[in-house]
Amino acid sequence: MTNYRDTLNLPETDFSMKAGLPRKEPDILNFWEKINLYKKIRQKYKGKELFLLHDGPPYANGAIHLGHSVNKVLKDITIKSKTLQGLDSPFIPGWDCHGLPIELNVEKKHGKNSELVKNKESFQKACKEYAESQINNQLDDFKRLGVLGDWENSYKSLDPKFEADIVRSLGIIYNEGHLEKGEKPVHWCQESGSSLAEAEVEYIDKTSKAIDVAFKVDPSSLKKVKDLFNTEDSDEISFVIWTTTPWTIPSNVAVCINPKYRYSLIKMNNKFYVVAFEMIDECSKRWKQKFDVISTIQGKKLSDIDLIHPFLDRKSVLLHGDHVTTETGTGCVHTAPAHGMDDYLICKKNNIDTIHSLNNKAFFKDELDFIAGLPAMKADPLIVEKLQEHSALINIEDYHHSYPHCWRRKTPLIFTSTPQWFISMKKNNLNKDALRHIKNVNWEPSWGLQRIESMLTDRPDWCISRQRNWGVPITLVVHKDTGEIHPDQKDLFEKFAQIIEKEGISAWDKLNLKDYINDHEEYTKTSDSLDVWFDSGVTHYAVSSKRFGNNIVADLYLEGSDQHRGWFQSSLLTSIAMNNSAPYKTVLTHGFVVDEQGRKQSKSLGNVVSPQKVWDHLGADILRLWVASTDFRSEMVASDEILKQTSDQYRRIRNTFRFILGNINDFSNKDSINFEDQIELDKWIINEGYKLQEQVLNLYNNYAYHKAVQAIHNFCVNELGGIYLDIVKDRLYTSNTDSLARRSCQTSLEALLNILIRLIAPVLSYTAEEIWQSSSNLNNQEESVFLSNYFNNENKGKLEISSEEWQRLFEIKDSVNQSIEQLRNDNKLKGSLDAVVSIEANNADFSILDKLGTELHFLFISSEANIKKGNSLKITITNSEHEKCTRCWHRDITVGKNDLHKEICQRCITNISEEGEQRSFV
RNA sequence: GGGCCUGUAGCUCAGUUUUGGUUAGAGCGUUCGACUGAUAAUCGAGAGGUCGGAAGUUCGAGUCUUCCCAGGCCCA
Repeated sequence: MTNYRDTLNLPETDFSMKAGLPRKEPDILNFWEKINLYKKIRQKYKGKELFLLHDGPPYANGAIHLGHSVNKVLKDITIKSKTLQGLDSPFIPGWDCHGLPIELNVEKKHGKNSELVKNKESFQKACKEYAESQINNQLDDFKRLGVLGDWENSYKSLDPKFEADIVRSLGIIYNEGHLEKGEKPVHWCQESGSSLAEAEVEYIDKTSKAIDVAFKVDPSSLKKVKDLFNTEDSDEISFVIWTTTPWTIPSNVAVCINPKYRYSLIKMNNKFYVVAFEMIDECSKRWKQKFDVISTIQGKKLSDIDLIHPFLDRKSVLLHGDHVTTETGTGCVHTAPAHGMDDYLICKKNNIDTIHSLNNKAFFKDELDFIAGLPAMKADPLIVEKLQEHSALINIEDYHHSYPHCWRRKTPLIFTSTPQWFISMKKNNLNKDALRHIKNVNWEPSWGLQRIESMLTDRPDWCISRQRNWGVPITLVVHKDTGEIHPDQKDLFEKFAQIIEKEGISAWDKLNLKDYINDHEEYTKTSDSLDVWFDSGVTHYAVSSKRFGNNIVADLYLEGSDQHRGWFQSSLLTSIAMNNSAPYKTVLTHGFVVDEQGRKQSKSLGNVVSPQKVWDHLGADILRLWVASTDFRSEMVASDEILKQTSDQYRRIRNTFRFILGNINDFSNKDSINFEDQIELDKWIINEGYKLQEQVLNLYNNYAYHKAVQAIHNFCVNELGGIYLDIVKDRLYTSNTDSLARRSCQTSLEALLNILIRLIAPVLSYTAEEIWQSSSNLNNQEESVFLSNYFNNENKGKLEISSEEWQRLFEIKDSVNQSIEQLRNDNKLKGSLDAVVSIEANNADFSILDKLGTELHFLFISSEANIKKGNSLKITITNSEHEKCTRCWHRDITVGKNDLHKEICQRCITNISEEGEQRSFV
């Protein structure tokens, strides 16, 4: 008895079923670094069409989280799919390195009052070292994700060259006439003595003292008010305001009413007050008082009226403002231009000067003796006392509201006016230009336009001043008395940039103006540093333009949807201010990572998925596959269960490759069969493969990565697993090793391998490289899969059986399967190879089925199949009466007929001892 | 509180705009079965959805309108 198993061509490969990604990936990463893959790609694509994805810099602080991973992986998939399509797609990763969070960490590390922290130069040096250490940590993690980029030449906003370019950018913006000195109320953190950017403000619930305060009508206006309200018996009338910030009362200069509302004169405890008619009930409730309404008039009639400050010898003007609402309060709004944006704007409009009760560190000035030297909020109780003394306090109560806090210290902020430098939205039409330019940008998803539009429309001037130490200095030289900018400022920017480029930002503090200007004694250097959003905002200049040519417009910016307010806007505004063009052609945004309940990931909820853990336990490719298979345009759900599901999806793809590799290990170019000579089914699958490629590349180019992954996976499952690979096993295993039947199939398998590996490479980068290196059919082409390109379909030869006909055949195969299943359920049949399939078919179906001739049963993986004409499709399954061939497992009449080979069928005998069977279709 | 967005099988996603139209699809998982020559794999079959909720427009709504609920981003 011969062991016929040895005569089969069974699959064999070193490519393991078990992935072992956490162990293998670091080696593959080393390989990429060893061969200097990024550089080789750059050399290969030099001069090709450029696709520039400009990296938005993460902040150089803390370990990377899942959100970072999502962002960088999406960028990497984009870059790699473009590269494989033959475009020159460089990727220069970057970091945002200045700013308060780093300062705070360094303060914490060395002690707030340490010599190191107190000395600006040593502090800056420590901040730089800290930021660099953070970058190194993040860099290793980004690389571990499999992100390919120019890590050796990444950009960092702390590089002196970069810092100098920031100064140059500010110079250009100054030259273009967008810079403006101003004084506006800003969020101010009293503890750090610094103003905060919007992005650094966090809203937290707080309990404040809400007070109702009476502002008496000035005697000069009393008669007018009495006449308007048509009353005689009131010798004193007060307007009542409501505020949650008692400490701002000393800075009050006005009270605003809305001219559209009606206002009522009310009598309470024999005193007369004015509040909005609509607020009467609410006031009565809040004050727990009953009162009479004397009369009600339209707000617009109340004009040219002066009030008196409750305890200071100062007038407070009654103003009209549309910003006054009747949501809370009294309909009369306390107005202190030093401490509110609306207040500031309305006073500016009415030419009312700002009163500063606070000094430049936000402590009360000496002139208010009862609160002198107190930090703003500490004065609240004393002011309340003062109001009581002057009988101006009507009510006080606790008020719970969401209130701005410092994002780092979690302490309540105040809103206070300080001298600041601004990039003006109006002065040189920056806002208008921006609104015009965004219409020519492609926003993905399309609602991005609407979003940035609404943000730009109502945005105030951009305050770029920070009173900080770790940041790029605003290198302005101003007159000591007048505050005017030095006439040579335009040239000075470049001179200062040069010294900063050489010595870093501390050069600004050290340099002596006498080396730069003759009239140095009259001038001084400003001490503010730049908002860090400015740093990252000008990367289009400091990175893209410097490396890829002046005024280059990036093809793509790809960040989280929060950046509509942040980097998309800071980049846009600076780019328009400097170049009069948007810095990007397309802006693509992704959502945030949430848990299975759709809630944001947070430490307190305990639902945080750590990317480090994922690549340590499952592999970076699983993380990448999760990113790719999730629709990133809305929230992205991550959890252990979902990652497990992703692993299953991965295994299917991996095993498909394993099967292909195992079946082509004895196949090389010389064995390849010309398309026209191939078996029909093999032609079909090659065409399907190229259809898939076309579809997937389209999806890649539309940033629909989840659809691309789904298409690839479905192809592995349906076309390959369910149809082609299952059918073709018979031919691969049992036919003659070097027969056309087998080589034709291997030709198709190799083509599929070449197609599929390139399609998955942007997503499953590590696995693709592992496959590439483990197959001589692949690695003899290029050193790495990422140095290869997508193939074009050149196999458009003649087909005996069209794609549509195959589709019909597979439908019939499905019906056959169902029929076989019925017999199986009745225990009448075990496997499909025990079956004889008899089909009655209409003319159309018959003619298709008939094309396959004697090979029809291979389609059904049955031992026999016969057809006859009928009216409709009718399938009958019967048991084969023949013996089972121990070699090919088909039941056939010829088994046992040959004396030399009693256990096998004639087909197998032909295949092992003669030239082999002939196949044409299946 | 405001602007923008999301909500379809247990899970990941199609389908929703231009065009409202027969029993709402796929893959994973699950159940049952087969194979033991892709074997911690593979093949076959089945179950699983009042399309977040309510009301409305319409002969007809996952798809259009309004309101509500849950969640996300940004802002106040």
